[in-house]
Amino acid sequence: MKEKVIPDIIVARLPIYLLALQHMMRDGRQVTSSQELGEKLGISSAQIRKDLSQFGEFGKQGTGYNIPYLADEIRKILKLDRIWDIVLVGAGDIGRAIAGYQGFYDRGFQVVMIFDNDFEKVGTALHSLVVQDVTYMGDIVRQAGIKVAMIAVPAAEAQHVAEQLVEAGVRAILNYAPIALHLPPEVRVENFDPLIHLQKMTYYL
Amino acid sequence: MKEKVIPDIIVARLPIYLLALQHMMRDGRQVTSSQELGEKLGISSAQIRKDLSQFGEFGKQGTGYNIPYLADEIRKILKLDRIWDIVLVGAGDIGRAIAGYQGFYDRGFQVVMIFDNDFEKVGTALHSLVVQDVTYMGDIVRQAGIKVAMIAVPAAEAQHVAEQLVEAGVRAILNYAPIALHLPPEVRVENFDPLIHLQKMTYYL
DNA sequence: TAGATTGTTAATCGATTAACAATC
DNA sequence: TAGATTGTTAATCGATTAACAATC
Repeated sequence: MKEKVIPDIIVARLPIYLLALQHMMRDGRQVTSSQELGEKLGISSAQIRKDLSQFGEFGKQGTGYNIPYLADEIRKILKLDRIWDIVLVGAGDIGRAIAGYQGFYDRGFQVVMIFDNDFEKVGTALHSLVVQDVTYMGDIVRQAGIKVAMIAVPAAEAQHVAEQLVEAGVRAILNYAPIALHLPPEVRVENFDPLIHLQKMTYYL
Repeated sequence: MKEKVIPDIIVARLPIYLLALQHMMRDGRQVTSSQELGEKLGISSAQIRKDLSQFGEFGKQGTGYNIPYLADEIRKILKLDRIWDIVLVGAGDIGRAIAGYQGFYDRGFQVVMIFDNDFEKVGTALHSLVVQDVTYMGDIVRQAGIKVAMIAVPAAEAQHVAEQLVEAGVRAILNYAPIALHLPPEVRVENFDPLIHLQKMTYYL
């Protein structure tokens, strides 16, 4: 039995749909349509229906989609029907902001450990977590079975840190360092660099 | 005379090329090829050549591309041959991290003012800038002629803040709030939400 | 000259949209 | 029933890749 391969670009839109559905839920809404969702997101209704149809039939003709139900289904598809533990590497400005960010848990994640290589920072508290020595990161991460990491270290150190994480069993990395990581293809990497986004907007100014 | 319209997706790759070229420059490299660049970035050499050819002829057969020259040309294309002033709205954890980030200037930007609506924060210093009252934001931003903004306020306030910025002349917004903004089409918006990226990786775990 | 690599064309591949039968 | 909206097919549109003549 062959699992149908879903294009990356479709998977990448699901979190956006989910976020919009969650906003609607907070507004007390019960049902929506592909058209309404599309207007909110600047995506055609046909595309939304086609994307969702890759994973099943979640709507009802004439009515649309039940919002809490569709949100639940998308969470299941994305494996967000659980809380993923995250290891954060880097306790500088960015690391501190990440550690203090309150929005993870509601959307399926929690930062459970922080590492740094700076002796000044190791042992200090960062928003309820104690910064640990990166020397011992590999064993601790493997032991904890953590699969998701965020890297917030200087560009020069990011590749090395990423390799250690992969070696320790991490399979998804959100990389804040402005550098392209080279990792085995089974490891997912997303680059998260504000400058890249700013730089692509100035073209149009 | 009609300007050729360049697809968004090509413009979006230029900052990535530029970043790789800057890394090569720091390593003292003088020339590269579309193939080498492609390997570093996980992009086909044909695509890199085709992308660049939209804007001119920057390479030399048999040799490749002169790195500092190509970097300069890409900077010109993206209008990064100057420093863009940025207004930052929101002085919470994220705003503080942004204000403290050292990497803007080298890549064409600088945060020149910060606003918040919290009386406790207004008047306090944040990495060499004083937090100003958001009440007066419109006039100050318009006066300064600022075209680029970063929004790091709670989701519920982001739309309102964005509208004020647009009204004040801002034409490019990097939005850290997890919500889709609705703005006139001439305003560029990039959403910058770590959860969206994390959520699209868990599908593959 | 021989080898390397560009810029570009044509072919392929994949994603988006339009349209509509099915049906709630 | 009449109106609305889904899921899906076929058509369109756009992006990527392969290949190669030009040329450094």
